[in-house]
Amino acid sequence: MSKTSLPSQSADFPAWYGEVVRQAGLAENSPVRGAMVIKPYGYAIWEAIQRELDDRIKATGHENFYLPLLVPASVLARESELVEGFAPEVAVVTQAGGKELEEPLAVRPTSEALIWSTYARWIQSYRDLPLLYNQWANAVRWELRPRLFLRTSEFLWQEGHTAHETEEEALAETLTILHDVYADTIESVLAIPVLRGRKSAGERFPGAVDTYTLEAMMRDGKALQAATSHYLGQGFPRTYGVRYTGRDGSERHPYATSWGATTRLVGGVVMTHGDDRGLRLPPRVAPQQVVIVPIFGEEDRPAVLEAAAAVADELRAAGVRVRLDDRPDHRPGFKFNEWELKGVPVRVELGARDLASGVATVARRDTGEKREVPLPRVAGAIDGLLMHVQTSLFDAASDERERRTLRDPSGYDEMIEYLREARGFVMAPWCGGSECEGRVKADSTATIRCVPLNDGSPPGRCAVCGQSAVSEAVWAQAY
RNA sequence: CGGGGCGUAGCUCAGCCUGGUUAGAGUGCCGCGUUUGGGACGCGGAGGUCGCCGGUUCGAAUCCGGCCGCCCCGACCA
Repeated sequence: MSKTSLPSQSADFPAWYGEVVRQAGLAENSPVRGAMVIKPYGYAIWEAIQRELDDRIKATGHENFYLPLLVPASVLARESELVEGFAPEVAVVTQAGGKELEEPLAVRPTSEALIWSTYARWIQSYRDLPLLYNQWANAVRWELRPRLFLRTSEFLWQEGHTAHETEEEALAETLTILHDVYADTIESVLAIPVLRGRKSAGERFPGAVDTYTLEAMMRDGKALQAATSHYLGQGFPRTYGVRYTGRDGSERHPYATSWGATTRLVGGVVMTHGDDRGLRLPPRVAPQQVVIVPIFGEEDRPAVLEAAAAVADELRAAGVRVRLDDRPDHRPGFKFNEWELKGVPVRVELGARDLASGVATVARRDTGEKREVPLPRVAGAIDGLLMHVQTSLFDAASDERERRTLRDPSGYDEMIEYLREARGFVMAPWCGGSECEGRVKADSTATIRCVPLNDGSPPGRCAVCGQSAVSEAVWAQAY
């Protein structure tokens, strides 16, 4: 662990991000440009996210399966929109077994092509529907500007691919995933507030009829697409020849969805909650929820360690993920800083001074607040404190997003200036035209992140062209 | 691909402009000792094809040419 301190978020947010990811031990660069080594601490956060998502995916009726990494280039090429959308980012294997392959194999940038060419064999009857499958996998997209977790050339994710009898059912599936799987995990577990909405035509997934998205605001005012759920219509089933016999005996194509969430979410946790001292992990994803730092000299060492171990056992028995940091080669101050960098939500300090008065000193990472708790009540107090930290991180992030959301800007110039400086989100009426979307992008580099769902507000006039608006839209600089 | 910057110890970097003993610092690492309530200290030690290739020169980390790689900003994107 280096002693070097972090750059401040306000001075250089990208530098802060890179340093905190490295110094906290989440990940580092690998020999392959854009591909990262995920270290145990970072992987533990991903595992927590995986567990939570997987539980919800299964609770909503889905099963896991697995399809291979390599896809024959010709299979991928059959879907023209997919090809146009991904062609430049696809890595291709041309050699294997010591010789040139007859047909190049694409490393999947996403699995729709292989999935639907497989589903063609699995779906024969309306009785085979719905097909509700998900896979945990990796994918490769040769991005031009990789960043740890946010955009790596290889990333880990889950991708769900479902087939349905009717459009209504497929649309309902798309929204169930958006709300009950993604938004619930991201808000209640990762404590990241999200806007739920639809993508504009220009931002849609290649081949999708509609793309639903969750958009989160990072601490630098930029938007992060946290997860997406696509209604694919019948495009992929048609392209890959998926036909079945319907209830009336006629030949039909199923309606499709696909949806994914990636290791990017780890970066989202870092950039939503982190501060100048390092990570601030929500308790529900923290690999360690509590760290106990014993403070001892030569004589009181056995007594202090014994008391610390007792507290650790009690917390562990209560289901708390706790670590007793009894390393003899570091002093307490070093440990405080290190665990703050790593974002452990609660720290318990226990020294001779505390023991003498029968207390432990409990410090929360999110606010820095310290208080003394009588030893018999430590476990109970911490249980409540962890829940409190979880909600207060979410509330703080929500407040921050509200504070940085400019609603109904007074004029186009104000809107553009706000967007150009990445001060946050702009929520304003939009006519729905791609010309207006393009003009804002040209003037500010910001894009429409989403058209919010359940937007009951009267549309008013488009903030760009002044024509009558069809909806509100949220604009921002994006990751 | 356009614009900027950088390749010297595990990491961060100084040295280069103005060529010249054995290439330095901080941090990290190993050993011993003293320490331990906000990043301890002392002593000892290990660790380098100075990105690569070529050129200039008596002599190159340093000057010249080419190549490779990386980082940041934009276009692309989960």
